[in-house]
Amino acid sequence: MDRLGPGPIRPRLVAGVDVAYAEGSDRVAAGVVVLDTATLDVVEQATAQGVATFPYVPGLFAFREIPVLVEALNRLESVPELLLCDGHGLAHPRRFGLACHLGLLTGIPSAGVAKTPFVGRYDPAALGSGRGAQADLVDDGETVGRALRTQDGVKPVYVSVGHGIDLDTACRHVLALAPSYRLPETTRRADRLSRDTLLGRSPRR
DNA sequence: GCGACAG
DNA sequence: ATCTTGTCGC
Repeated sequence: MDRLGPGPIRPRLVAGVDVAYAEGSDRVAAGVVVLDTATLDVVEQATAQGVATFPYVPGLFAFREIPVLVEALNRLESVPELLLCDGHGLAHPRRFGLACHLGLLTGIPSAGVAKTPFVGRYDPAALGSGRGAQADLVDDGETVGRALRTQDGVKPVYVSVGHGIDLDTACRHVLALAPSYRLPETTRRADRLSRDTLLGRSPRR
């Protein structure tokens, strides 16, 4: 009997999470934005600020972002059906990147959407140039994620499973959430929210 | 040993 | 991640 399904097929609420860093100080700010997948409208937002307690070390990235991100996530009133993180999930040296941590910690299905590859390679020739083109990311013989082109002629994003969702389903949602730009709206919104919060600006829309 | 290395 | 000038294209 399948105890592990494909994950959320038609999620209504998807959340994007991101963290912004100050240059001179060690201040950090997290932003979580919940979108309605039907309209891509913002349903809810939550933020948290703090101090970076862990340095940026490739491979240990999650330990740097998790504290402030979890704080922001705990302030959420709604319960998103999917969490999209800025970074990798399974596509990690130890097969456990940020998206895996956040999914397990919150119990919410999650996936990672990274702007640059970390581990794993794909055949550029196997990736079409149009929106929707995909090519598996393979590392040490295993498929750890997928390069996904979200816009015609634009660099692909790198999607990998976090928790409670399969790769195909994750890619479908990422593509649907990126109708106009390379990055999904969840990521773009969370990025702006975290930055505005860090800089003390009034959140833009 | 050397280079590479999510954000 | 953040900084940062000009440049290309719709």
